[in-house]
Formats: sequence, structure tokens, C-alpha cells
Amino acid sequence: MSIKAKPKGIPLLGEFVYFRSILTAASMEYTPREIEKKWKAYWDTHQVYRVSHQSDKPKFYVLDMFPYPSGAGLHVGHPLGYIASDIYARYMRHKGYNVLHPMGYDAFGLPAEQYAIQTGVHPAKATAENIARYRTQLDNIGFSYDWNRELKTCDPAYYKWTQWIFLQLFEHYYDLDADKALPVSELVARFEQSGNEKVRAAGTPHAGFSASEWKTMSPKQKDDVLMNYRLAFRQVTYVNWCEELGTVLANDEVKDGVSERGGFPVERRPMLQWLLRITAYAERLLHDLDTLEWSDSMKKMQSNWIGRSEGAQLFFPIDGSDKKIEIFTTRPDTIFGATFMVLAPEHDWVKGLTSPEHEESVAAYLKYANARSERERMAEKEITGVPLGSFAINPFNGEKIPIWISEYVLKDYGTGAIMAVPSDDDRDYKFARHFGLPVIEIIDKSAYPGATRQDKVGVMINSGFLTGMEVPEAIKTILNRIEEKEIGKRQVNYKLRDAIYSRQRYWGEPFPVIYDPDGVAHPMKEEDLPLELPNLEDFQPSGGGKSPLARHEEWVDLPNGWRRETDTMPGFAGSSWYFLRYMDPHNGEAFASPDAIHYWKDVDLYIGGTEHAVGHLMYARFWNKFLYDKGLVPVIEPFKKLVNQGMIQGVIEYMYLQKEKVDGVSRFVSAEMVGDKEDAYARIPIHVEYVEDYGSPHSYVGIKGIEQFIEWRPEFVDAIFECAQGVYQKGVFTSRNGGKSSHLVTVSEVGKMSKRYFNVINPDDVVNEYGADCFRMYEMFLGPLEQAKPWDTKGIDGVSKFLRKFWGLFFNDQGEWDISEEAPTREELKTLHLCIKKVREDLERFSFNTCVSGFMIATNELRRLNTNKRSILEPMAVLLAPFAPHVAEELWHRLGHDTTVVEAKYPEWDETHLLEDSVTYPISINGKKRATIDLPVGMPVPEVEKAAMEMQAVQKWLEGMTVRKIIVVPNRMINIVAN
RNA sequence: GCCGAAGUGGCGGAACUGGUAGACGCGCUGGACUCAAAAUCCAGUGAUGGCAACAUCGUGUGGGUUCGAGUCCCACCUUCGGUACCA
Repeated sequence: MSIKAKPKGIPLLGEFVYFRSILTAASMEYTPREIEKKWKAYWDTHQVYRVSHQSDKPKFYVLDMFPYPSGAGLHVGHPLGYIASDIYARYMRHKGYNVLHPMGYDAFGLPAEQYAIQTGVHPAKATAENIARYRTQLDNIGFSYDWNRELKTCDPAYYKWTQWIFLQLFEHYYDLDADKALPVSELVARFEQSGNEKVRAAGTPHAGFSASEWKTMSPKQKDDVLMNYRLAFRQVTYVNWCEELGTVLANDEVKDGVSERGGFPVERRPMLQWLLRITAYAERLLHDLDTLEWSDSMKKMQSNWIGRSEGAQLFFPIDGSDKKIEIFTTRPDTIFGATFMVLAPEHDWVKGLTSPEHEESVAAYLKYANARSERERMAEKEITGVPLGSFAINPFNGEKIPIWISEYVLKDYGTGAIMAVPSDDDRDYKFARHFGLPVIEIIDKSAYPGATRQDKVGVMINSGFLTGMEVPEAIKTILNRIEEKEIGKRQVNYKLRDAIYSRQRYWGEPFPVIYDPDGVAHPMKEEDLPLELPNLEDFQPSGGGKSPLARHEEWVDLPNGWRRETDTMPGFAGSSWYFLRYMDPHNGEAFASPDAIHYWKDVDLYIGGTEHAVGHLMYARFWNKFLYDKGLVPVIEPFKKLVNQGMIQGVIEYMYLQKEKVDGVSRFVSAEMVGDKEDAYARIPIHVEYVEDYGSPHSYVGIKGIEQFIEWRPEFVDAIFECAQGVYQKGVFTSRNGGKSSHLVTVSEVGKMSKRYFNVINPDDVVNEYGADCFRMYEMFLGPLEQAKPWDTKGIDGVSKFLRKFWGLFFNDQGEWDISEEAPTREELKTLHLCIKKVREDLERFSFNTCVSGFMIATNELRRLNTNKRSILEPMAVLLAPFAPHVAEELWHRLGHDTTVVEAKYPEWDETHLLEDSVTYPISINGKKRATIDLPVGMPVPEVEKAAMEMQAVQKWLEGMTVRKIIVVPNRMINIVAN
């Protein structure tokens, strides 16, 4: 019996194994249940995995990405990375490192709040239950976590420091001269001295002011000015607003422009929110990628996300007005080809630039664009836009060009306005073609065949003083001219946007901020932290886009008339710094003690999914850099080495349900009958365990499966099930044309493992049947860590057999423990040392799957050799310990040790045991293998050539041909080129 | 759309630096053991042709570089992850 998502209450093979073990001599049978239970208890009582920073050993920090404890519990995909990191952590410990390997929970978040809205269960309660379930599931797998360091972001003792770091961000600005964060108090001192003219800081554009102007400002005015500088600041940004639900929605909750819940319209609405000025760190976030041992693709994703581009800020005068539109362009050289301008629909000036005759069409377009999500707008499937009816003047040739608005220009990128050059930009070109706008060729690319529209190559034509120049020269020239004419300047632009940090939600960290009656934001005092999240019973949003907290007036309104911030922090708040808290998780005086931080420093190995490539990893790097600027952490990057695990997918099985009922009865049909009439049927996902051969093209439900299905969905008790060769209805199978097959073929699809597809496979069930050691090794054996792969329990038998065989090496044919102290043979030593080499080398390159096959090969070989020598088997047990710690511990103790195998020294290989006398060369003729020959290792090349040429099989192939060349790669291959 | 990744037997995958494609495991086929089944053990297993030796084809598709390409280059197809408020 193999496990498919196991229905509750069905006894599994594991119980049978257990039962059998009681009847047989307990010493010989491999009984993972007993062994694993025993050693888990041992590790726990001896606190084997507890670590301290007070150590003389070198440190090593292995971290898993913070899990969010979802209501569905862990499925077999989650532990993949945890197992890999656990194996590596154990390996490093065997190598003598003091290994920090902690685990905890990213416990604030939207799902718990949605669940609360639907069921009334308090998020704190649901989260605590989910965490408890996760913990049980994790414990089942035998991880080497130091559970004394467990974290929960929703714990006030933890979020006290999340709030504290937020306040530090609030109290700092980014000084471009110092190239680091400095206190706002210093900025204020400079304003008092000389206004903001000499200040070079990352900030929101705003007017200049003098010292005396600063001094006359009201507190509210000063607060507004400082918001342009603070690293945590308030600004108006757009949110997905759903009027019907009275709430702001996550992009995730919006599907095709309507809310996923209820299908109500969603529009983009401006709202005053907190943001973090991550853009201040853009350059450093980009530059420091070079110092990281991350995959090139991951670095590339981050660097593309940051999206640094060099170009020019340029002002275009508006016809009939003294206003000038600011744009950013990376191609100032193409300005003579600019035939129109495009503004984002949200651009502040749209209203003012709309001429009376265009008011109607512009209003209609704004309404359209407003209902479109940012994602849809960027996807550029259709070309939309309207002219405003006003014109800009090209500052170089004085041409009047029309101003349009279109959704492909985004408010938050650059200045929200572009000059459109259809000849040299694809999107501009498509837009011009669609609306019949002129295209002026300005670059002759005839010397560069194959160059695309956007490529920066060619010779300028039709371009005034630029005509005749090559593009790079033209760019330089025009930049200089722009600066001379003072109509703009060189500028570096980033695609990276500041991070919106407000959520109109309950289940998150409260902001430690209070507003005075003027609306000036004041930080809470450090000694008053944490500001605890008050208890609520109703989690429906408050009116006007406010968080549920806004209804809790006693909490919001302070006795002195000041008010609390009612928004809460986003999910990434707690996870942006948790790796630091693990270093010193119980500290009440600081987020972690300097001692601990200076010992553990940074994460040496970080394992998690690529889905965090640009979110969490960017924010965490940003926070770390800020804390570095403050002198609070010693390293510029928190995650030295990053390994991305692939996602384990599930199989989704569907039955076809005819959309139209037959005489009021539902009708399911076997998939092969559907043919090209898909439209007439609905796909109904069903529990994968009802399906035979699930995942294969022939997967089907039989009578038993149909009956299980009806039990689960009683509304289909009367339904017709049209099988391959007959019909099943109400417990009766009627054959058609004498056929007997009652298979109803289902459609299989690879997809997410999720509650909604009834295909979640719980690791507990697998561990229960096969044991944790087997589960760990099977997860690794499935394939390369980095690759996505579908889960299939079928193959697990191979690993299970391997473990029993490995165990069997220590016993004789009578099932008695039988270990000899004799000296090993040469062959045995070679097998052992080959295995050590394979496992160690593969571990170093995170190739866990090939380690497992290495163990299998060695075990098969040692069985063949009938090995029972301590000198071979004891190192094998230690070698296996990181992968299968329970069975290794059991064997280690049976071998006579009374300390844990966890601390045993990892075996090393000796090349002298691996030397071969001869090598089998393949002989290729013109690249095709035609023969092989055994030759001594290290034979000189001329002799190898001679030996090969003398072979009959070779001569046969060379008949009538002339040998042109013989290529010999020593100890690898021989290739003869002839014609 | 944009950014990133992956496509190898019936299945999961191996081949690390351009050098014997398919290690290891599952499944399947045949055999041993068994009253029988399970478990276990032994043998075979990319496709096509052939009694066989062997030959031809074969790493998503089309092209290219090379003595030699799963691996490098160009174009394309499909699937997956991200796309800024899921975590």
C-alpha cells in the first residue's frame, strides 16, 4: 500500500511493522518507529542541539526561510528545504563547527485575518493552533533545531524590536555625502543652520528653503518637510479599494479587476500611508550583490528589480503655459524623434492639461484605467490611450507634439511621464501605429544588421546637431547640451520603488506612532514599547478604508487628545530582521546582544524558495544595511550563501461533469469521451486518493473510487457515472456491449499542493508508514534540491529497502548482531572511500540526491562483499548520520559508543584507496563510439594511440579511410578522425 | 507583457570542467522461494531492425560552432516562479 493523501483513520503499514517487531527478536528487525522515538527523546533530554555563542569553535549559521504557519499544516513540499539544511547543519557539526540552526514562525499575516472574518476565530488563537501543528509535524521529521531559540513574530517580546527598528528608520534619513543613514536630529540642526540647500539626501522631491524659512514653519509644516527625508515616512499612494467590501484588497485578492471574494468592482484609490525609503539603498543593494554567493539568476532578478538606468531628467515646456513637464529618459539622443508625450493617467497635471473638447473622453479613460490593476496595465495586451488636447514643445527643435495619457506609463516609475520616440522604442512604436501618430526615423542602423529597435547602435540622421554621430557619442553630446542649456541634467533612475509599509488590517504589528491634534506624527518612547496589539472580537474592516483597530476607540484615543496610528505593519516587517533575533532570542534589552551578533555575524547558508527573490530578500538586505549604518551589525550583507529549493508540486485529479444535467441528474463521464467538447463539461477536482494510477495519463476511478466520491459529496448520490465500458448509477454497474471496464478516466494535471485541490500529502502520514529517516532520504532522492518536481510516493519503497539493507549489513544471516574487528580488504576500503568522497563532495555542492544514490551503491557493494567489519561499517554509519540521524544513532550506540553520533568526526577519504590500475577507454571514430579498450592508467599518449590503432574493431571501421588526426584525452577517451 | 528557471526512457532523475547518454531508484517482464499471496532474492529492461554479433535512431523544436554537444551560441515552443498588499 502506498500513501496517497491518506484519509484519516486508515491503519498504515507502519503499524504492522511495529506489531511484527514485538513478535520477532527486537535486535534484528529494523523498526524505525521504535528507534526514532527513542533517539528523539534522547536528543531532547540531553539537549544535544542546544548551542551557545560562548564557544571556541568556529561558527556556522544555517537558516531556513521563515515559514508562515498556514491553516493547512505542512505538506510534503515544505520540509524539502528544511531537510536539506538540516543535513548540511549536521554535516558541519560533524566537521567541528558550532552550528546555529534555529526555526520559528512568521506569524502575522492576512490568511489568519481572513479566516477570522469568515469564522470569527481570533487570529491569535488560529495562529497558535497552526504553530502547534507545525511544531508537531516538524518534530516528527527529526530536525536538529535548537528549539530554545524558537521565534514568533506575533509575540510582543519579539515585535517590540520590530517596532523599535521601525522607529530607528523613522528617526533617520539617508545622507548621500556620508553615504549612510544619519539621525534626523542632525538634519534638523543643519536646517536651522542653512536650510536644505546644501543637504544632499535621498528623499521625495520638494521645494528648497532657507534657515529662516525653516524657523518660521509650524510644527506641522516641519513634520511635512521631514517626511520627505525620513527612511520611514508618510505619503499618498494608491491601493486596491473595494467599495462593496469596504476594504483595501491585496493584489492577491483581486482577480480580473474584481474582488476574489464576491466579485465586486475594485478601483485604485489614493491613501495616506507609511512607506520605507528602500530606494535610498538602491545603489548599495545593487553593488553589494557582487559579494554574495547566490545563483547568478537570483542576483540578476534582484538587479533587474532594482533596475538602475542612467539617463537624463529633461523638461518639456507646455504650449501656451509657463509650466514644464518633467520626464526621465535613457535615450536623450533620440529627442529629435519624439513625436508625442505620454503621461500616466494618475499624473497630477492631467486635469489641467485636458482641453474642454477632450474632457469627456479623458474622464472615460481615467475611469477605465482606474479599474485596471497595475499588473494588467503592464501586461500590454491591448493598446489604449487618449489625447489630452494640449501640446508640449520639443526643447531642441521647437516642434509642437501632442500630449496623451496611457496606462502603459506608470505613475510610480520615473516621473510618470515620457517622451515617446516610436522609431526607437517598441511600445512607443506600437502606440504610434495604433493611433496613427507620426514616426520619424532618426538612427540609421544599416551598418548593424539584426539590431533591434531599442539597440543603442547606429548613426544619427534627421537629428540637427547630432546628425552623423554614432549613438554613444550622440548620447554624450546631448547630455552635455542639456546641462549647458539648463533644461535638465544627467540622472540615475531606479525601477525599485519605496516599500508601502501600511496595511489597513488587524493582524500585524501596531505602529508605535501617535498623532497630535495637528496631525504631526510622534514616535513612542522606547521604554513604552512594545505597543501591544489590543484584543478585538470583530475583524471586519472599519469604514473608509480604516483598519479594524480604528473602531477600538479607547485604544485609539489617548487622554491628552492625541490619537494612535490604526494601520498595522505588513507581513515583511517581522521577517526582515528575524535572522538577527535568533542569535539572542530572549534578550529584553536589545534586539540581540553585541556579543551574540559579533559571534554569529551572518547567515552562512540560507535555504528557501525563489518566490522570495525580490520581496523578503530585498527587504531583509535593506534592514541589515540600515542596522549596519547604525553600527548595530558587523556585516554589510546578512545572507552569505543562498540556495533555492524547488517547489514540490502535487497532482490534481479532475472528473468531467457534464454542465447540463440529464433528466435532472448529474452525469460524470470518462475523460476519453469528452473529445473536443471540453466546453460542455466542468472539471471537478477530487481527492487524489480515490484515483488509481494517479498522475498518469490513464488515471481513473473505479467503482470503489466512485463510491468514496459519493460518500464525500452526497449531493451526487444519484449521479450517472459514464465509465469506459458501462454505466454506474446508484450502486449498480451496467455493462455496455458486454464490456467489463468500470474505469472512469480522470484528467491529471501537475499543480500546487493545496487544500482546494484535495491533493495535500501530509508528511506525518509518510513518516508514520516509512519512518522519518526514510522520509528525509526520499525527499532528497526525488531530485536536485533547486528543481521543481511533482511528489509521488511510489518511489519511496526504494529508499525504504535501502535503509533495511543498510541496517542488514550489521547482522548475519541468522539476524544476529555480527561485527568483526578484522582488517578490511582492499575492495572494501575502496567501496568505503569512494562513498566518503562522493558524499562529501556532493554535500559541498548541495547535490543531496546523488549522495543518496552514492549510499545505495556502496550498500549494494558491501552486501555483495559480505562485509561485517567495524572499520568499514562504523564510518558508514557516521557518514549516513546527517541524512538518517535516527538509524545512525541506533547503530552507533550498538557499536558500543555511549555519546551521541551527532558529535562524531565525519569520515575523510584517502585517495590511496581509490587508485585504479587500468582504465577503459572508449574509442570513437568521427565522434561515434565504435570500440573500447582497457589500458593501464597513465599510459603515454603515443602508446595509447598505437594500442587503439592496432585494434581489429578499429581497423574494420577505418578501412578505405585516411586517418587525419587522433585525439587522446588521457584516462578519458580516444577519438580518431578519418575520411 | 516584463524578469528568472526548467524541458533527458513508462516515471523521478544521473552525466560536476564540451569527452562512453540513461548511474541510482520506481515501474514493468521473466525466474527462484511459497499451497498461494505479500515480502525477499536473481536476471532483463531507451526505440527500431535482427536468432545473434551488430546496425540505425535518440536528451522539447529548428539552425549553428566543434574532432566530439544533454552540456556552448542563435531563434522558437511548452511548463513553472516572481511581477511590488499572499507569505
